[in-house]
Amino acid sequence: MEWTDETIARLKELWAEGLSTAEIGRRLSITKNAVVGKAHRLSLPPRPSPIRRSDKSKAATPESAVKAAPVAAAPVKDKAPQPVAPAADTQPAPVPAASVDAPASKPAAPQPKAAEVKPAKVEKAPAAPRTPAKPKTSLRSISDPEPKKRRGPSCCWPIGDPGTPGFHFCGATPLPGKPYCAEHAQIAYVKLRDRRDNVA
DNA sequence: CCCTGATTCGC
DNA sequence: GCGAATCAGG
Repeated sequence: MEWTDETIARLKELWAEGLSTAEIGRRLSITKNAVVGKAHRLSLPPRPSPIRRSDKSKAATPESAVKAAPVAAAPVKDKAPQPVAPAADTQPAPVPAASVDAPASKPAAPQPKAAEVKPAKVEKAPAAPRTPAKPKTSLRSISDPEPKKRRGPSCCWPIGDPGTPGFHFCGATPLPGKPYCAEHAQIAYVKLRDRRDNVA
């Protein structure tokens, strides 16, 4: 693995984002071992490790034992409060369709870097990571049992490239019964009559 | 078994 | 310096 400033920066970013080592590895197309190893060498802030290898460097040192004193020796309850974000896994989903409900609020993912096309491990990793994700989508947009404060339907015509900072949806008021505004509906629904000379 | 991160150690 | 192997907990 060639650890360029680029890749190192990316590693740091993802690491700071709280992604698992394996996830980072998948994104960088390297193994989690590489990630962990590098992270260590970079002295990146360790994450709540599920294990703690037998702690050497303890027990001995009579000095500390003396200092510790058998009286009210504060137990080393190292319970470092780790508010690690439960972000866990962010899907590489290119187009967040859910944005239809939330127009122009959060157009882009927190990735201020250039768009990256991650080939991933196609041979073993399909588009979706192992997490079942949340099947709590859809079904609301049709019925919408709670029309309160509804920001109204918005044109979901994509502007820009998904995944890039500037990406967003049109957001204009769509035509009745259409997902797009008048402007983009024209483009979206090509009239058959006009298409004859438009399409080769 | 799957996952996780940490450490070890040959390269 | 690197990362696979290994360890170890959930």
